[in-house]
Amino acid sequence: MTVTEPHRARGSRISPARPTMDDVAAVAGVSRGTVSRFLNGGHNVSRSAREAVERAIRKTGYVVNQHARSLVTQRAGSVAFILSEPQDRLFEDPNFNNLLRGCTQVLADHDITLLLTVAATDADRVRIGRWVTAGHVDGALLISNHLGSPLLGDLKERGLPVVVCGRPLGHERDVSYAAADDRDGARQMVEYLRSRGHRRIGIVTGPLDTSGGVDRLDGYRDVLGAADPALVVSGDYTQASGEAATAKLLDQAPDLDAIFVCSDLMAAGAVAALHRAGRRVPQDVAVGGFDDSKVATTTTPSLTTIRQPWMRLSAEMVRLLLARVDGEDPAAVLLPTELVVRDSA
Amino acid sequence: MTVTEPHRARGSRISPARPTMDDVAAVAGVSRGTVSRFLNGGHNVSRSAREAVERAIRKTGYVVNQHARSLVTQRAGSVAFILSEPQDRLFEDPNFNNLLRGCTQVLADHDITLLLTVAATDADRVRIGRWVTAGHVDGALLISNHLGSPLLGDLKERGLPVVVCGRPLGHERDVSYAAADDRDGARQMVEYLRSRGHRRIGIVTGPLDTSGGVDRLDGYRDVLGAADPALVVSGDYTQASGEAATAKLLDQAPDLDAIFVCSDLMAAGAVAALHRAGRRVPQDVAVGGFDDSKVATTTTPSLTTIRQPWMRLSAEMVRLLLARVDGEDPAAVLLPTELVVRDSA
DNA sequence: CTCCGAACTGTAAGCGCTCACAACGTCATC
DNA sequence: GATGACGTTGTGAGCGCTTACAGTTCGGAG
Repeated sequence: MTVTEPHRARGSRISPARPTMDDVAAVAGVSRGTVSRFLNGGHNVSRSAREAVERAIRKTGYVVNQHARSLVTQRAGSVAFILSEPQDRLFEDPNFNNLLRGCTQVLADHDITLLLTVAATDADRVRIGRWVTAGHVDGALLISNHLGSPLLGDLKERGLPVVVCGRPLGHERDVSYAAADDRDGARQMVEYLRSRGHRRIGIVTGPLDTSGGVDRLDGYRDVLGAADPALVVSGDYTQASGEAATAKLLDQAPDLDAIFVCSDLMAAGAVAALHRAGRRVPQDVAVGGFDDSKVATTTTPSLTTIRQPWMRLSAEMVRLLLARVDGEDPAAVLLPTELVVRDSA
Repeated sequence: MTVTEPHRARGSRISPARPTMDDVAAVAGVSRGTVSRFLNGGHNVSRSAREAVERAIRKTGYVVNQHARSLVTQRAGSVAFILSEPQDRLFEDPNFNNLLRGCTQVLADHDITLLLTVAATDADRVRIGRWVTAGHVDGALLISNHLGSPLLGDLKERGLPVVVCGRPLGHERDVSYAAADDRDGARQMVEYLRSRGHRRIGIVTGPLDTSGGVDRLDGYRDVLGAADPALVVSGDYTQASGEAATAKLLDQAPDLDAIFVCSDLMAAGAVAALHRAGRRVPQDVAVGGFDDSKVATTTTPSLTTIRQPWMRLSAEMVRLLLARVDGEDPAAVLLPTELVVRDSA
């Protein structure tokens, strides 16, 4: 066990007292108030003052102290993006990526920074709950909320503006949320499978403690009624679980001719499992996915799936959150989903 | 395009003025100072006062205002974990995951929150630079620093404590960093391949603007000298790039009998490319990976690779960062790597 | 009974900023 | 020349907290 220390430079101690607004004001030859006005839009600041302040800021290397500002404005200028998932799922599931990208972008337009925190364990959730309510952020985007997770209740109770992605089971009435119309998407897919002549249609659901899990199953049942229970198996959105669930399905109902798999990642696993079992896709068994993520196009055959409007979902979440921050009442938005036909069904 | 609004509850406007320390003090019948002392360790607080304050806090639902606290302590209680990568890589590469998990955990022991920010674009980098230096965090962990990226220089210049993961090319002397001994790891792998009788050993390097990229190539050259340039191809750590690079390698040097692929993910791509080209692994071409990530065990055949000490790396990064925050000089740590023999070589 | 130190508690001075307010020209208007 | 309006500026009062510092109390030693 060698730990070497290549260097230990002679060193510049940290920041020799960082400049404040008073320093800038002194250098510019104006008052603190003028500097502040300049920083906050520059209204009612004369041209000469403005230029002097600009020079002074450059000269001193001044950066606003956000704590001092937040203390008086009562605004943090950032929101939390809370991923309440075991960490490996975060890194496997491309949907988080889409959402993250979208929200970052939309928030940036408002000059608000997004802070991603991963709440993988219960201890994490407690720490994050405390951190978030200590005023660090103006609000929180809760991604992937599971039934029974105490985080949502905690945050809501403390009065923190929250927007949930997906229907927040048990909190539909008092928490803002944006969701894709999972139920309708599922209906579209199952109806499409039926229209192609399939009659024994299995389903690999998502986790049934999330709205995506239950709503897609409901959509399936809307079309098929309370189908043969042997045709229903649950997964957790990972590829491995899709593979395992499909194997189980084949075992319970060897005569099935189509499977609606509630995420593309699981569908990729399903295709692998079917392949292994010697069933051709789509000739022997058709496969329908959900999400229209990248994997839908890279899988062989490419996946017929349901497109989720990630970008609009992100935009709506941010809009709803900022509305809540401004004191508006909770509201909900449901966005349409769309069937995308490819080769697997 | 239907956007429906399922509900718009009558509602509770935001927090009716959240309680301050004075409120707690009043309820508890003590002074603000006592409440503060209680909150900060509870030294010199009598048992009765402590209990009264505890009750008052529970009753009022008081949560400390972090901005006010930070304003006086000059500490934010959080550090940034800056991923300076296009976002898709973030979600593909399991190494980030390991590092994130490790750092979160170690920081949690110090009751410090980790804030993940993704700096995918140059605009992001500017915004994050500003945000980070505005006092939001006490320091930053810079992951995956590329040569020529201005972020590191920016942060350093502003006096923000920074620790880089991997050798910060061009800043080795004045910035703290923790790195695995990439060069030695590469040497171990190439020597192992030679010891197994391989003589035409190709290499798929990482990006050559990162220390991991150049150091592993240097290690390869330490053993083999300035080898045939046809045996050297670069990738970007993604699976797809490993596949492409290997195809190119096979084209340039069809007689090679081993490939050192500088990440497991790329190695998985290499195995696929070899398979497609009709070469057996390891009988026709041996493959060595790097990282010992999960994919090393799931690939068929499982990958002989170099283990990186992620947990220790995380711990050292955090230690170095906290040291810098405390005003210590920059320092560097180099951690040993280890050969893990499996089936691919 | 006095005195001293230890344990505890209250007080007040900020941390760096924003924002209402008052004060100041300066100009056009009466 | 007095008046008011307006653009510009400085001033000061906090935002909610920490932390010296200065009491205060109380027990035990002298």
